[in-house]
Amino acid sequence: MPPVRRRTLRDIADSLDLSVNTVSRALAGKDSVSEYTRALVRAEAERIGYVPNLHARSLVLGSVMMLGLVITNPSNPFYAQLIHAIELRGRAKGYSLLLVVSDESEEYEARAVDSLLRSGVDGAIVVPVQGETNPWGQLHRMGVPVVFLNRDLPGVERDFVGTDNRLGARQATEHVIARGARSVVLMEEDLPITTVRERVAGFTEAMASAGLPCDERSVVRVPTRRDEQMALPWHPDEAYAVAQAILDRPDRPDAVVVGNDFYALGLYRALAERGLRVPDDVLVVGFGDYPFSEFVAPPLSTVRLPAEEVGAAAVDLLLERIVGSADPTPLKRSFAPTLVPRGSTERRPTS
Amino acid sequence: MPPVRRRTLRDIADSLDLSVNTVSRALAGKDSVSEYTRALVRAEAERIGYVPNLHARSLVLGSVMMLGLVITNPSNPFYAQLIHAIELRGRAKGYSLLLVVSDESEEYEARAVDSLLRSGVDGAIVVPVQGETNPWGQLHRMGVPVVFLNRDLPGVERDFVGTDNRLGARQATEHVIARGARSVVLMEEDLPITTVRERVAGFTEAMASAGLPCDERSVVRVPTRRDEQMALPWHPDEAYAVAQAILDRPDRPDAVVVGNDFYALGLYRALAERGLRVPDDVLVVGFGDYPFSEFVAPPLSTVRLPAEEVGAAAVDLLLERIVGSADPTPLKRSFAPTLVPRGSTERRPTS
DNA sequence: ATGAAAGCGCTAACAG
DNA sequence: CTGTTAGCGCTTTCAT
Repeated sequence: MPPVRRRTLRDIADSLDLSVNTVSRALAGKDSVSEYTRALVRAEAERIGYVPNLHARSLVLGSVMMLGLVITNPSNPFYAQLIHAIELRGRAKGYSLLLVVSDESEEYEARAVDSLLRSGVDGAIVVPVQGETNPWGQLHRMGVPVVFLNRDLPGVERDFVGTDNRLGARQATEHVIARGARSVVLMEEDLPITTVRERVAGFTEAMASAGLPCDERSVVRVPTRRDEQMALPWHPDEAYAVAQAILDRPDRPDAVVVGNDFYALGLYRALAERGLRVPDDVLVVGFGDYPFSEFVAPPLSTVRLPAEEVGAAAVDLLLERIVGSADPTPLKRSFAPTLVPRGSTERRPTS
Repeated sequence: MPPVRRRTLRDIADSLDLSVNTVSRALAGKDSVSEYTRALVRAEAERIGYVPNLHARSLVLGSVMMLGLVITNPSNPFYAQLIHAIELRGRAKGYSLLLVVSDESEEYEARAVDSLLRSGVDGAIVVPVQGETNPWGQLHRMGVPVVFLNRDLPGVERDFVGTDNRLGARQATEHVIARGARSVVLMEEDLPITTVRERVAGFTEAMASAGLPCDERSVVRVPTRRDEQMALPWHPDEAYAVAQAILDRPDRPDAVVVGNDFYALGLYRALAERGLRVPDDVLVVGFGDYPFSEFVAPPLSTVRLPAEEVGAAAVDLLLERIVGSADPTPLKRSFAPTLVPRGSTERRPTS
């Protein structure tokens, strides 16, 4: 059975003996079409299974009703949630989603720009790789609004929607300090990205406020493999190795804050191997509240990220830019995360 | 600074005093253009930052170089991996990805069809919701090839690429039996989908082959919340509740196979609360090999799914259909998963 | 080797 | 209210 040729306005017009134009207007819901004709057209369109051709429309209207979403890695649970939230909100507003994965690679990122440009998306939501280059200015210059997601590009005046990582890290750090920690270490990704920088700042602040020592040994970096097509953004393995080093220090910390929940898994293992107990010997706080975090043993206290809000806000802001009515001053929105205290920082009854 | 108007072939043609046509051919790499002219055109295109308009091209060519990907939930780690693999392979072949999230909802799924049709994707890779309706036949009828991903639609003659769930479940079950289990329970999703059915079949087979009893109490269903926009596909909470019931049976099983690794988390908790140890008292095998599975305590034995292969194969098959040269007989490809034995089924040295 | 003309499907502007 | 004309940017005949 040969595929049914795609129907066009022409088909409807012919069989109803109308002009293409009238059919177009009838379907578009414009007035200046008699209700009778409109009904006729609608019925016929329905009958033959007419589906409008977006490309033809976009050619004349200049809008495709399509947003670009550029993500570094969909296997990052937070990004998975963001994809979900953004697709949902975009669709609710009538927009489709063109997804591009940059894999933390600047090369792919540059191609992504090209890809978005060709397909003429109306706007783009982008988690920038934050390498040496910033290819996103080009998109913007071509009249395609760009909203940065989660990671901001410092010194770049552009719209941004993300999480207040600084606040999150501060909350986490203050939490363990309130639980009696005196020697706290922060385990962070070694990517040169704003999220990390902010968390380090938040950590440092909290330590300073509490009058606790905080030097270069207080922040340790877990090597992140960039430019490798890794299924997982950060591997607990790497965190495990780093955790071992920390725990074997003569001045072993009594609390560890980690930059993402995956790291906590590696840390847990290193702790278990040394017979160290959580939270009795070492308090642990994660970042991200990934789906598994509540169910590890002990349940991981962590900072929950407002994925729904961030995703929806990014879409909303982008759409405002697309409509173009609003003040063009770049907007920076950070949503507050929430500390979720669980067993890994729970004060046990001293029985 | 007003956005730069998008450049067209016309722009290049004008400034070089050529016809649009020649410019088109020069850029398209056709012969019948002098090398000199071609170089000139290329340089000018580069200079003014020309980017081809995909919509215009698609209008005449009928191809957009775009694939649709319809996923039920990106927060499912397996689907996240598939998105990654598919985007990668698609891009390598020059295709962009239009992502639609169906959220396990038949309504959204129906709209997805419409969305894909409008945007005129060249083909679609689809995880079907498998409800009462099958809207995908329509796409196919309109000449848009569809490849089902992960879940097959029984009785529907269409291309399919996925995992051999039956084999996976058999491997998992045989594994615990080989480790001495005599009373095995399978915890499964309660969705009426082929993946679940296959796993139940594999489980049943393995039990039968070993001469072990397998009745309706051997397979328990974990309620799945459909039609709710849940960040997580299956919540360990639900599994936890079900696990409690199983473990409190007078004839408590000595091994549990779960349909996905998230369930194992809930099961672990129920076990821990009862003072039951893994693997000593109960063996546990998961399904999916999610990123956390290696790092829970004890490390979870699980069935690793070949996401890269499945994703790539789905793209390849779809592209074959798009080119349309191949035999149109529906192809069903299932890739073998791999059992990854870990601590949760490890025979401890009897010291 | 290059140009002119036609048309992909649709919408906007202008007539009637 | 409806039809005609024109054009979005590109590619494919068909000429030259």
